[in-house]
Amino acid sequence: MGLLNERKKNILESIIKDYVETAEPVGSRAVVRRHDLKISAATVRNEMADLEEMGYLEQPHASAGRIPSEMGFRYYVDCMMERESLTDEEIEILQKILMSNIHEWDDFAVKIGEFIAQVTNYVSFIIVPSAKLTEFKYLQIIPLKEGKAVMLLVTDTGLIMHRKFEIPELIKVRDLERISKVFNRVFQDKQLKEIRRSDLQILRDDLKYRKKLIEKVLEVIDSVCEDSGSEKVVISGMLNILNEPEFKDLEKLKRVLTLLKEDALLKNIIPEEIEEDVSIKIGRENKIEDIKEMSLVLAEYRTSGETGKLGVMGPIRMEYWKAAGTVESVRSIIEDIWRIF
Amino acid sequence: MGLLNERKKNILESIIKDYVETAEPVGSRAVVRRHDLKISAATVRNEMADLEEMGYLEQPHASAGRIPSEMGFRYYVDCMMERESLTDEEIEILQKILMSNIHEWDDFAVKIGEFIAQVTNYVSFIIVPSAKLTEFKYLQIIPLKEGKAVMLLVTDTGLIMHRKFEIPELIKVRDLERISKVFNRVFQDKQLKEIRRSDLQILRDDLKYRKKLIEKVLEVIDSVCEDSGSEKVVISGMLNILNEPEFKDLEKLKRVLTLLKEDALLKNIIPEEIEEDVSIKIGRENKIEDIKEMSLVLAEYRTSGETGKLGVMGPIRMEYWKAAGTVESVRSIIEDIWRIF
DNA sequence: ATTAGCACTCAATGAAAGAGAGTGCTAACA
DNA sequence: TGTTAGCACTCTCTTTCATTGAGTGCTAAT
Repeated sequence: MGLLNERKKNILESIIKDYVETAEPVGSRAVVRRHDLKISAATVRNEMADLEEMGYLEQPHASAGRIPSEMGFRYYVDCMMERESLTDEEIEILQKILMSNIHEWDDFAVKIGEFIAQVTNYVSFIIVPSAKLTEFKYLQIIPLKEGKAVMLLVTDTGLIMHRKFEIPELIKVRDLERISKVFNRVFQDKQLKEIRRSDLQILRDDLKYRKKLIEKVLEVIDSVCEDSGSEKVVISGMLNILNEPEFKDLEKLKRVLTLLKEDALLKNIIPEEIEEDVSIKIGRENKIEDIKEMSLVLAEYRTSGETGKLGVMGPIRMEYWKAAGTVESVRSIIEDIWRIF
Repeated sequence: MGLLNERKKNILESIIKDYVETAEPVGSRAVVRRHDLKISAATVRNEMADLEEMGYLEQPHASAGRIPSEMGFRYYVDCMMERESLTDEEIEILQKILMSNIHEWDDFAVKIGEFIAQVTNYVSFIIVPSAKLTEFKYLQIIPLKEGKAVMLLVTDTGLIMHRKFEIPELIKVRDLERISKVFNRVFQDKQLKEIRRSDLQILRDDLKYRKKLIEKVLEVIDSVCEDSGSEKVVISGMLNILNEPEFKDLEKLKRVLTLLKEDALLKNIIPEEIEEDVSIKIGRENKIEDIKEMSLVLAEYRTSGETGKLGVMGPIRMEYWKAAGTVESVRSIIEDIWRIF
């Protein structure tokens, strides 16, 4: 891995830091000045020519400075980079956010996403896993007026699903209560996804006389489970990419923003598998055509059985050190919160 | 009102239509060609000079065509415009959307907002009113594991609020049931906002032995009401403004998008009062500095007691006829849906 | 191996010229 | 008196061309 000698590494790093900051090609003079090495610009030029031949740098045109290639960034990320964690101030900001009035897990995701977007200045996203595997805890059917009722379904983790539906026949409150009771007795502490498979005979026997209503209730359970069964994607800081000079081109901007707006499309761009603790995808390493000019920094978090993802998206010219450090820190924070929650 | 003679009106309309379509100043030749009147370009030029003097047109520079002034648009909107309702295809699209699996009122708002954005190509927003005034219907406290419980609160309209909270002491399931029962008996069919004011004596007498728990429950009711008590704003089609040539300027774009991103800011731009059935605010008629280059088309909808708003935001060079027609149609559709819902 | 020096390259900048669209005015016409 | 054709004039937009300057690659000296 460490194919490059110390000097080449220094030069590569210097160019990367400069380029990330300014978005301009970096010349040999700039390298010596910034890094004040005791070597001359001419020497740097020679090394830069080498680095270009090796593929780590490239030249927009003959008389410009160099910019790091994707391969150059890759080398830096793999062999040289140190992650830069959250600063104390940032942690303090986060603390405040977490202390505020948040009651739903989803709201946490939103807040944390905003936090990531704020500290990195990139687009953040958090995938909240589906809640398929929790246990059935409680069911209640509550009559409203005008032949309508609402069905509540509570799982042991405190997830609450509900749905309004029409009561198919004239039914007394006592009946609804009775049905609720039976459901509760039969399904108490069962896995939710087992419910439909499990033997419905008991119900049939017990409630034969209200067959239609039971069908309806099962249908509603079905639909409610389906809804909560899909993972959610939370995006924040989409407008941050407006600040990146590479998006002065309106067409490019539109392409990327459109991609981010469509949940369906968005899920595609996030790779299924995350190899390392923090996985970095640079430019064309991404499979989707429209983000071949962007980079992703992602991690996976685990919450009692389910796994979700979080990460940021920015230009290839990205502060990978900050992004990776932030994503890593927040990952563990999410896992902590989940434990308490 | 009808200050302008027929010919001037025709010319004004022609210029508006052309300018809205092309975003370019309109010349005298273009007017005759498009509108094929039997008058010559020179005549039109004279009329245009008049219209400019009257303030209905303006000239970006001496040798360019004319563009309608805000006053010109205002005149057109007030005295000449006919609203253009949804087409049959559009209504069909909407039908499909409304038939799909939607269970929550909020989801409807989102879908309808997307629809408006789609047919107008502007930014749409819908303000969903708070649900303060509904009646308490049902309360249930459901124990989960580890000293936690979830409180459910159902209103007669089927609105369901819930909150997880920690049970302050070791409490048996029976106790929770008992407390729920008492709450239900006492508050059945009361206005939600009366609950805290109403005489809590009954509770105290009945449940003296669980004072701490009751305090907690009241606190949760409080917090849950507060949450649902604020109106929500749903925005769609934000990216549509990327297509408007007036936003080729990145800075302007950023200002407006930022405004739209911040819910808090967004509420400010929507005027409190809506004078007519469909109210149109053109450019500087808007109070907020940042949208002085935009126009709003708004309406109010009524749903059993509460009123919400909906509308679109576009450039001053806007298809007011389409926007107004759409907003008007959708307003009545919303009111219909609400009735069924 | 490193460095100074220098010719060369190429994008970016800005001035100048030309094209094109549209106006305003004048004079003729109905 | 209202309308129209004609024409000079204005102003932007585009193209062209020269200039500038940053930065390189190469060569020769250290």
